[in-house]
Amino acid sequence: MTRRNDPEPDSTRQRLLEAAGETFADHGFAASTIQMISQRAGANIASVNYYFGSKEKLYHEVLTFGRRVSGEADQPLVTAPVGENPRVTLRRFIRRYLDCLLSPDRPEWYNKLVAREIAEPSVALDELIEIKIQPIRQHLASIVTDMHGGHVDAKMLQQVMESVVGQCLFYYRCRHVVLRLRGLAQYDEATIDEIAENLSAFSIGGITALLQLDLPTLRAKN
Amino acid sequence: MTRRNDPEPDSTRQRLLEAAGETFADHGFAASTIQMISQRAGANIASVNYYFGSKEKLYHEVLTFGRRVSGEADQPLVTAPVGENPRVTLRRFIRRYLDCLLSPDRPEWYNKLVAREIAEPSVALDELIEIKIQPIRQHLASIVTDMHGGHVDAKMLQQVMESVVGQCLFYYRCRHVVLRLRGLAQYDEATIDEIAENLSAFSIGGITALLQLDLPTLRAKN
DNA sequence: TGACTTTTCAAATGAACGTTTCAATTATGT
DNA sequence: ACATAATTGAAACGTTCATTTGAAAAGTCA
Repeated sequence: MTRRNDPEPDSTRQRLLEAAGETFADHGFAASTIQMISQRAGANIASVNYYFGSKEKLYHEVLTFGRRVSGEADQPLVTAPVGENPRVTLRRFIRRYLDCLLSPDRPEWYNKLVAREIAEPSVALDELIEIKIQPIRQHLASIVTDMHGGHVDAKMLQQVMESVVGQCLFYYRCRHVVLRLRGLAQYDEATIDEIAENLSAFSIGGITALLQLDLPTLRAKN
Repeated sequence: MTRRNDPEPDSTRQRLLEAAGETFADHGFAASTIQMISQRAGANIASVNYYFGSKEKLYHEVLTFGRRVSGEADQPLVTAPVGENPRVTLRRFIRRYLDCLLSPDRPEWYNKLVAREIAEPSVALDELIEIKIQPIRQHLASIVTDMHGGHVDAKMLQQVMESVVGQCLFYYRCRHVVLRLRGLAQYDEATIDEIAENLSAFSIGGITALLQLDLPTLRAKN
């Protein structure tokens, strides 16, 4: 209780949270052992249960910890200068999101953990959606609405979110295949740039096509 | 050895392969227990090791078995009438691929297993790429080449494959989030239809945009 | 039917892991 | 310095799981 409000930067508890975040992000909950985590944190194997009570409770704390830490870091992901060209905003969002997921040097374990949870939810999914997906959906929605210059059907917005996020996540979740096919050992800045560029072009084209589809089709139906 | 060349349809060995395929597809290798598999197959817990030697060897046999069985089933996925409008071909490919991945009634465990392997490879990745990814890549490549009416840069083709497959896989891998956001308990035919429709429109728009980007940009650089 | 092989079954084995325990050590407050 | 609380450490415990074992049952062939 004392430590909770007094987060000394290098306490065992803190090191465990960091180590657990990275380990869970890399291997998932089940495949991560307490031994791996405590070893990575330079702590005793019993420390996890001493500080958190159980592996599962540690996982929960890691999620809230990551959310808190990444909460501020996420702001640039979903913010844009007012009046900016929505295509540029989309491009930047994609670039930043890919960066979070693919950059090998930055220890972005929280986004990776969320990507894992989205694929195979193990804890409160609704909360995670609220925290991580909805902001992205809102952001993309405003971009699309901007591009269209008016109200856009909600299903269209949902589709755009799914397509854009789906593409981005693919490069993370399926990175081994992508890297193999591209003949790379790991992502480098140039490759991420190139992917972001192409993915943006593809998505802008896709959104444009959807918006064109939107009006005549729906009007005709009603 | 005798049984290998003589695949009696309802032998214990065969039931184990089926049950293991479904179980591995549903829960992944590590989370699937031999107990679950043998129970599902209506066999004794020792039968896996009797017939296959180990859980890992069973997994390998399941992959080859699934490849063989699905090999024929995959033909329609990557074939099209000659001279067909490439947009129609793309649309059908997407519809069929989504069907394999999302349809709740059809027991399409092999595609799901491959989707799992692509995300988190546990065995020979190259072979899997050769078997499942390359055909799709070839198919999409010929569609794009058709749409463009001539040779298309290889990186462009790679990008298209990644975007299209990425989107499709998203609806499978992240189905819990998608279903939650769409307020559904599980995918139904109408929803799969709608997704396929939108995803096709989005992808055709994306491909068109990429192709427009292709020529001027690359010409300018060289 | 009777020897022989193949298959099934329940129980045993051993390894990996989360968790508990308790003594040793370190920090804290007086 | 002392007492008390917090933390660390190593070993032990209980569970889950893959795998092994050996005996029972079923099948095969003369």
